[in-house]
Amino acid sequence: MYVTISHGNAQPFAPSKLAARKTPLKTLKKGAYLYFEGDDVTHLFIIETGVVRLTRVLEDGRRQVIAFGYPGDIIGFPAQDTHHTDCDALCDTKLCSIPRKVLEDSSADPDLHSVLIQAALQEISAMQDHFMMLGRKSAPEKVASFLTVLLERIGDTSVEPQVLALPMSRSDIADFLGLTTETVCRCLTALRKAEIIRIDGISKVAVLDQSALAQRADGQLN
Amino acid sequence: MYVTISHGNAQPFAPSKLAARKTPLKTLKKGAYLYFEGDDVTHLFIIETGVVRLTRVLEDGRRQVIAFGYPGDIIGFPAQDTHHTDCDALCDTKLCSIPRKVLEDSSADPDLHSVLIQAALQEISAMQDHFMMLGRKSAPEKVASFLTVLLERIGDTSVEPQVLALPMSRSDIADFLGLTTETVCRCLTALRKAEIIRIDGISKVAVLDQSALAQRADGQLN
DNA sequence: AGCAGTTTGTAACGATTTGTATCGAAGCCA
DNA sequence: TGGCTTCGATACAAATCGTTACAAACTGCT
Repeated sequence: MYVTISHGNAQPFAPSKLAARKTPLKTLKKGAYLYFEGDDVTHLFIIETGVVRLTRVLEDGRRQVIAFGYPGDIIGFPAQDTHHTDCDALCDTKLCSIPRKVLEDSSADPDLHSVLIQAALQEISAMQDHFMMLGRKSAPEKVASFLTVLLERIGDTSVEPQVLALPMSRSDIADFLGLTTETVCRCLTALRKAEIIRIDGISKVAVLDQSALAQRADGQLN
Repeated sequence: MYVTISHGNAQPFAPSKLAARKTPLKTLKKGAYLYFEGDDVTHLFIIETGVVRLTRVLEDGRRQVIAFGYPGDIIGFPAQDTHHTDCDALCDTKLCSIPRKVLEDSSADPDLHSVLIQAALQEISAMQDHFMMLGRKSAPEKVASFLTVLLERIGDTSVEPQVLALPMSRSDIADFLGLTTETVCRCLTALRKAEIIRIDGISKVAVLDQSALAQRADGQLN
């Protein structure tokens, strides 16, 4: 749900649990839109595989990436009857559809209903974290935080060093963090020169020193 | 609910509706804390009168005001078992307590349950708006947005010019918008010199030109 | 493989925002 | 009332971040 990547809400919605409900599976090609701002909300979606991007745009073109949706995340929570963000896929993505009424009427499917509620609450909490990031952290801290959060969320702890795939562009990261692409680049370069990360091609980052990264995320250094 | 002032969720929870349920009423003196970060979440609260402040603090002291809670707002939504913000009163405040289980178990009080869900969803939507503000708006735009939103939320349309009470300090506003107190002062002064607002003492602002204010909030003017 | 278009990286410059210092006004307590 | 403390306003210096410009790398296409 307009999930900031900060705290995915993956745990409670194991794919198996949903599969057991035979929820219809939907496929989204890279670059395809799931919905636009203003579209009616008929379904919520659970990401099964892939990554989506939730964005909002100002009249003058300024853009804010609200969240990246990773597997397990629930997106499309309605406040009124229409979506308030655009949603498109950063890579090929599969998702389950859940009729909206499950969220608002608990009688149909109480278990799924409470799972959705819990996801919405998680979402609120994650967004609060993101407030602190947007409002009070410096550019280097934001970039370090971003990588840290991504690592917690999708890092593969079985390999060393941990390698992160970055399916989003630099400008997506910039619009997520409230920076420009150049600043994102500079901060990544600084982390590379400090030998905290290694940049493996354009969409892959290896985290060499996880604790140093975490320190910079909280401003304990520099 | 950690309500950004952007879109209060007042409408659905008319005080009368709650009064009819004989929810216990709680009183909070100015400056008193309702809860702290880390406290167990046992209840949600609906603001009846007054204004509260939800804050979060970094180890090094940097502070982010997550939201101001105005009458009709619901605060205290739990993500895990503990609160993730501090909450204190900016002026004497009255609020209704709602046991937490009403949110998570729909069987006890289905109507109130769905009201809470709706509030949580509104909250998510309001926070998304705030993302755009924190991430992409300039300091003058932020201050103009703040006043505009406050005007929509609590403005008294029956009088002209509209007078806003500001129960929060300049540094509260700064920490809400991701600015410093100095910048907030400077932006307010600029609005005053442009004769868009009049500053009536320290905690009262008269909005002289609402449409000019709205324009500056969206960056259509300086 | 080669070309064109897009995205990313780097650097220099400049604007906005912040920090520091100072002063004044308002609230508080004896 | 007087002195103390807190908060807000203003000015100037400093730093961060954004803008511009251009080169390099990558992608998709033929």
